[in-house]
Amino acid sequence: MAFAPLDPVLHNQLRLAVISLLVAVEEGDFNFLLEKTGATRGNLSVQITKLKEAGYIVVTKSFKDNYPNTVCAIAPKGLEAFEHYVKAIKEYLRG
Amino acid sequence: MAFAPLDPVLHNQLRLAVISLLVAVEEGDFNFLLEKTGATRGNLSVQITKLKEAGYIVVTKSFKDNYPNTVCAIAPKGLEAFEHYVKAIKEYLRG
DNA sequence: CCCTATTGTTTATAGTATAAACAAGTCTAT
DNA sequence: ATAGACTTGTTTATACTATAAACAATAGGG
Repeated sequence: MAFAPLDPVLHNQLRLAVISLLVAVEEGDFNFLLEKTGATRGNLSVQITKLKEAGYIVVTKSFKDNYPNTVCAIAPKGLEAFEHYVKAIKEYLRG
Repeated sequence: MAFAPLDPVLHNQLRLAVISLLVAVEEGDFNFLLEKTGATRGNLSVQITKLKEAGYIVVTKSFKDNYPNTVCAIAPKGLEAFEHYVKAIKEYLRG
């Protein structure tokens, strides 16, 4: 096969955007990700859960100014997966 | 929004692989794509149809050595879409 | 002829993506 | 203190998608 398989967890627009952001900033809360990605809250919530279940991010729930606050941080496994994904998809982009 | 939307036609592993190949070689037949992508025939058939319906490739059916032969070629719209996809996803890959 | 191989298509099903509906609590004004 | 609007996120309903198994149609070999 001429193409490496693409990690199905990362081969999704919103999840890839979230990981991309977290790789850059180390950690960001729900509203940060919401604004940067332009997603709906529902979709973002689902995809954060999937990334957490995959062990790609660490999610910490607390309160900030009395409101719930969900902070996401990249996990080592997530960084590794991202780097692998970047390598893999670049094979597809040469054309 | 910090991320450009990704063309849903191309944001699929097999379709992206097919377009990537066709951009490189101009045209290739069903078995060529089958071998290079490692896909099943059923899946390849479906995705070729979708790429054709999107106007991204041109499909020419004929016979070769008495067997049916399906040749796929990149269409201008497909090349354009591919180039746009490459630009768009690169935003996601910086991290 | 019958059996296997070739080349593809159709279809059944499981999985995925997404937004709408919901939930739980907070603030503000009266 | 209560109504009503806002904040933050979750659950769920549904439409969409991806994939392989089943199917079809013809060709070649013994």
